[in-house]
Amino acid sequence: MTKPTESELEILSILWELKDASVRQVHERLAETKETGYTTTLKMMQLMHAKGMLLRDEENRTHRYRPVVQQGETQKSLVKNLLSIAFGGSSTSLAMQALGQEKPSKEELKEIRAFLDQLEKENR
Amino acid sequence: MTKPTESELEILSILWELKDASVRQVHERLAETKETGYTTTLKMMQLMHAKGMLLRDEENRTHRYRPVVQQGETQKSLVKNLLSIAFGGSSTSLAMQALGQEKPSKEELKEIRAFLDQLEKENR
DNA sequence: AAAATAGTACGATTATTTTCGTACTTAATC
DNA sequence: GATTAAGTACGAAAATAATCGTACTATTTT
Repeated sequence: MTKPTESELEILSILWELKDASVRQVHERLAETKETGYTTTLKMMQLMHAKGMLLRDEENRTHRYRPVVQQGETQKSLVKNLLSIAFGGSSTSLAMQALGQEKPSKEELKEIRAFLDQLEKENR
Repeated sequence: MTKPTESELEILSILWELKDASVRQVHERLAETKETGYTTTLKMMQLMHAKGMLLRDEENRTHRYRPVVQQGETQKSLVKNLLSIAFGGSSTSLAMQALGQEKPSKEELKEIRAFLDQLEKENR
């Protein structure tokens, strides 16, 4: 799948959360943080549909859209891209950069440590 | 500083590595992975210079360029952006996504664990 | 049933990014 | 010293992304 643009990602994020939504719903969420017209959101979503990024249920007059690719897959390819393009492939420095930015809670720390243990185990 | 585009990042990456380079040098590196003309690279770098992203030493006929922003700063803002736009702000999941992608070595694991300890310490 | 409201479709415009040809200049080579 | 090679400058085209107005249609409200 082709890499989503910044604006497309904003829409995808909302859809991942809502699972499935109308243009109106997406637009209202978008408009909370961004100055934008309804038809712009509409066109955007139509385009994404035409590109095969969104599925569309046309059953009712108010169409409902949902993402074709799941969040995890997209995250994976975005990270892969960022890794190679800005971190010289070093996942360690990317991870630390991220963690330093938004400090994990105690529970999350635990989760990450468990994840590391897992990696280490696999590694032999 | 304004967010670099994808192509600008490719050039920045090369310059971060080489510290300082001519258009020719950058172009040759670029051409290894990408089909692109010399004047395209040239124009790109001229534009980046005009935008204030690159410094230029015009002492000699063959100009030498170097980045204004250091890699760390750019990484920071890219991660910040990615975090909010695709990971709902969860640095933990971004970190795990990255580490799962490119498995860290034993030394790196150690480094990350130390980093986590440090975070935890600060956190009380 | 008329008017207002809430939708979709889509062409056209604007903005941004990327690419490249051409002109010109300086240095190296024959 | 003439030709070739290696540079820079830059306008303009092509490609891509984002925005929005207008036309049209279906549904609700009055």
